[in-house]
Amino acid sequence: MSWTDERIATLKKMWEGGATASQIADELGGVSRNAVIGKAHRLGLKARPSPVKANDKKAAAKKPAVKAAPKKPAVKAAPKPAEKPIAKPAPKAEEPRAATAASSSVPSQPVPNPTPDLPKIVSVGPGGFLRQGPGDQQAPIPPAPPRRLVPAKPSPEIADKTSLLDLSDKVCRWPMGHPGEPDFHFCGEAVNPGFPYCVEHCGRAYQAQLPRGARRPPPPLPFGGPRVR
DNA sequence: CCCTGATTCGC
DNA sequence: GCGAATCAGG
Repeated sequence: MSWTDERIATLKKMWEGGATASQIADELGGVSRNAVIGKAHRLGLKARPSPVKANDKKAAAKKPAVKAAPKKPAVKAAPKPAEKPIAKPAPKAEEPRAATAASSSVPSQPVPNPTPDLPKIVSVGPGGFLRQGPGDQQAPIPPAPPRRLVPAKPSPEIADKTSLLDLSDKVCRWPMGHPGEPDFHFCGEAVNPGFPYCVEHCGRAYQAQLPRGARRPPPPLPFGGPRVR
């Protein structure tokens, strides 16, 4: 899989939007998390809260980072000394990551987010939809500035809609609305077997070639067209 | 263990 | 330029 302009655009958008490398890799398909990170660096858009880099200690004379690579025939020398045993307390990990929310509470606006500086969660669709048509440079899709930060948990409005995280091989990936909008989601219907869309949207995505002169107006392809995996 | 991003380095 | 292997922190 090569890095096309579209894929790079998707990478940038998601990376800058705070999506993790894994999410991006999964979304793009055909690439690994490492590939995404590597590409991001080559694009010059690194810098994001990294667990490792958060460290600010200045270890003056640090030993050369040697790796005792057991699998690589590297020419490295100076084996790494033995590790020191460390006691690890019971880890407490608990963070809902999937977008499942069936909350029974009324769809009222919960408490306003007191910390609006949370990482925004971006909605980037299949194929990377920065393009509206083959020719025209993305005329920035409608003014969707008045958008609120999407909370970490799905908001009530989209609780029952197919979000980016709900995409699978079995649901229709046809985008509904525009990315960035609070209610942006995906069709979510059962797919037409063998296609990324449901029957209805397959009809929109794939149209028979009509004889010359009898062409219909441009078919409304989704952003960038169907993904090819 | 899992996750994360950063870095290295052979290709 | 690419990305697997590796490192290293949470």
